[in-house]
Amino acid sequence: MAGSKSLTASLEDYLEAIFHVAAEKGAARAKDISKRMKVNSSSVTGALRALAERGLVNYAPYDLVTLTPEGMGVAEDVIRRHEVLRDFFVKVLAVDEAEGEEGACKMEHAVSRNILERLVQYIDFLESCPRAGSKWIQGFGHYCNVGENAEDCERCITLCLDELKKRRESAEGEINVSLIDLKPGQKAKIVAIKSRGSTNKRVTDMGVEPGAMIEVERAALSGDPVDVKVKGYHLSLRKDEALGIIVEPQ
Amino acid sequence: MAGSKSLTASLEDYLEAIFHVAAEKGAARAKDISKRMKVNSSSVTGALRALAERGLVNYAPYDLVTLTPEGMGVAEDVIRRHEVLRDFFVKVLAVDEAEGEEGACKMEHAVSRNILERLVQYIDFLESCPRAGSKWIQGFGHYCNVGENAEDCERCITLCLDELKKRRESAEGEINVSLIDLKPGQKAKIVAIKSRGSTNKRVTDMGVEPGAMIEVERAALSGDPVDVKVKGYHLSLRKDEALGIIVEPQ
DNA sequence: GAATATTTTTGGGCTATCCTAAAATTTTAC
DNA sequence: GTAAAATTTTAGGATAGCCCAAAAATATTC
Repeated sequence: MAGSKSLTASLEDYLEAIFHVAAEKGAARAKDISKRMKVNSSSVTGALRALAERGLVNYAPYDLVTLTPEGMGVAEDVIRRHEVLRDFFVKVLAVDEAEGEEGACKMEHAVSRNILERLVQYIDFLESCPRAGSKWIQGFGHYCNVGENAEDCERCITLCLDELKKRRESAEGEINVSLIDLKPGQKAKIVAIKSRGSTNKRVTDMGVEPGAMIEVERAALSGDPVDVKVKGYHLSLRKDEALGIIVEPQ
Repeated sequence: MAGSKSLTASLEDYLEAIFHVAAEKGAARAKDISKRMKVNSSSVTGALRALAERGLVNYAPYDLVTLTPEGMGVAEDVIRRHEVLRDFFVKVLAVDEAEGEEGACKMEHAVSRNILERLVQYIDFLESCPRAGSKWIQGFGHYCNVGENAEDCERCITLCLDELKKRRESAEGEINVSLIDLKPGQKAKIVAIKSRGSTNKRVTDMGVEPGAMIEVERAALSGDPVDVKVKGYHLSLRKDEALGIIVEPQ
């Protein structure tokens, strides 16, 4: 079988590099890959052969490299692991960008499915639980540098309570909106999905379901497509799909 | 140089195994190591030679294996990485023991110094910040399984505020005590270290300093020695050292 | 103390990764 | 349209890690 052998860490790195090079330059040449990965180009040839054997890349000598649909799937999976780890390091552990990136590179090959899913859930929980929230996360950054809690604990918790009340009040006023009304960078909690049949299935298959956090990354002026991130996955939604997703902005 | 070459992941595993086998059985034979690691004993021979070359184990053919002081240091470092990761997975991410153990095994070789320190700080912060605390952490476990926050958010925060008040009141009553008064399993925040000169230095060198969280693991009836965990390190303190460490029980 | 059992080492093989250097091919420049 | 430059591939060598089978060393048993 073509795809039966499991991937080594280095082959995953190659796949990731091919994805990124192809995304940037349109097509991947061996030289770009070797430059990006800082290896000799003969190593790239060897890796490409191994990936082609597994059915993950289209490769012919002296030709450009592309990912097969299977290879694209695996690459996306590796990249998701990378991004989830990096987000966790940077957003939660308050590690700086470069360090987070580097750490994610090394750990993406070692993290298990279950732990990754838990990390995603943890980040979502942190962002949606009023007792934590972004203010509290920032507090950890301060704690790291100074070794003491940022401000008076009582005041901190009181503020937290106030914010909850505010949130409650606006919730009573039914401010649930469609995903299409969010601006890039905004986060929200999915409340319901109002769409029929196949669209509904397509959307929920990708992890978009009530309770999950969703973040808008980019949106065309026309509102089609909308790029979002849910559970660490990047998705591109059509306007009609986005319209049916009812959210509660955070 | 003996110790100049860096260690591969598998050599770290061998070092870890040697440490544990030696701790359990008093001495490490090649067979015990191969059994524990589920590898062929000829692989063990090869690994032992590599470790001896780096000055990390005392090894002579057909003889028992012991760690050199250097090797002991490296083994303890690897084990700390393992334990910090496992604690994080189990305590914070609410992953079950087995999964946490397995995940730590794989990731201990990939985690960087800085990220590890941040994880330690994060766990400490979680345990010492009133806005988080153990109740809140349990809340995440519930969120994972049910997808919804455990209880009414307002009530949760109010309880949190109450607990803080209680903590404040008892703090006014000056309940700071010596480390020696804690029972095994208890956690506390270090408030001050009252000891002179060399003892003070020995203790602070090991990471025991005001602001850090400390946990008592075991204590002899006589109170000497006291085994504690600080910043992911296991330490054994003499009675006079423990006496001088003033803590605030959590 | 000799025969047997166990443990450890040696020797040979396999895979994966990387490198350098040389050959093959494609691209570019005139 | 061909020669030079750049790129890619092949070939050969190195290291690391793992395995197995068989030999060597050590322990155990009678």
